Amino acid sequence: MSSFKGSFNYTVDNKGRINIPAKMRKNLAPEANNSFVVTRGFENCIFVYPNDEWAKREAELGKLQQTNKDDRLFTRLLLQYATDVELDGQYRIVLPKELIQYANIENEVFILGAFDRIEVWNPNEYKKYLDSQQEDYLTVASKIFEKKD
Amino acid sequence: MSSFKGSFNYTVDNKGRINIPAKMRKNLAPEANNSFVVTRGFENCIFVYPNDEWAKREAELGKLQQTNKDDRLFTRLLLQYATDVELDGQYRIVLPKELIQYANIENEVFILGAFDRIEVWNPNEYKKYLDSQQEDYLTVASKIFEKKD
DNA sequence: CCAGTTGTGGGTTAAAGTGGGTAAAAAATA
DNA sequence: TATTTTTTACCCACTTTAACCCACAACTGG
Repeated sequence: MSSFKGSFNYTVDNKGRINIPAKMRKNLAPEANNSFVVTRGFENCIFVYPNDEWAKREAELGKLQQTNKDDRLFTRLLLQYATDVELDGQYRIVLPKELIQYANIENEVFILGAFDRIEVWNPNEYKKYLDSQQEDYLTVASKIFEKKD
Repeated sequence: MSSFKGSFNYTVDNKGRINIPAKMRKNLAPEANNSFVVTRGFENCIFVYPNDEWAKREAELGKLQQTNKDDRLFTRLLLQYATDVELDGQYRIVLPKELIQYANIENEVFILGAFDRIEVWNPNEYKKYLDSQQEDYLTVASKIFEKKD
């Protein structure tokens, strides 16, 4: 199973390519096969799922009933922004233009390892996001790790 | 098994042809044999099933009770507009005129990968469809991306 | 200090997307 | 049935885009 951590400031070239940090490549499951699915994330960032992790999400879709109106909507919304990408010879992926636009990305990106996915942010958007949250790391951490019996 | 994702804005030429996006062609099962069945979709769009997936739909129809009134109607509606089409040398298919009319398609189409099928929409009709729904991407995505243990 | 890796840039070429012509096939008409 | 008209299949051609390759400086680890 792939699992990512850490954060990196990288560049996007004029072809929309970003390098996948070496430290993250080392955490790629072999089943991912150097392939990813990129899609819209929450809060103006791009989600990058290695293939093995995306397959789990897609399995959920397979359970849906396509004769059901809501299930069709579900399928459409989720898949509309999803795109297959592969590492090139230099371990880069190409970010689709619509997603670059959605995430408001220009020349630089903030790449964040978020457990089963990689997130790609405009560095400023990430700062703004943090600022917009009232709580700081300690407060959040104590909530999450609070003992429940 | 064929499986489609992503969305694309393409053109329809005056012969009613549309290109099947390269990214979707790559997800075509070899059993599909570059052949499709196009038919009326739900919500003013055209459904394009690769042959292997259409076979499954037909199998489902076979299970219906043809002595049941609703089942007969459903069978007829689905089959009435169903047409075999094949990729030409430039990887295009011809959309039947009745379906183009049904989906209200003119010069441009919005092509959507929807798991087991490809959907062809008038771009504006798709926008209208999304607007008419209560749920948005974030709501749906949070359900699918949710951890299940 | 050196060798291999990492991050970045860019050029070339094949593929992708689009448009249209022509001849065979099908349909319509006489 | 013969002839005309329409439709459809199959080429060919052009423009743009993206895949693939090569290159190189900076960095890292032994």
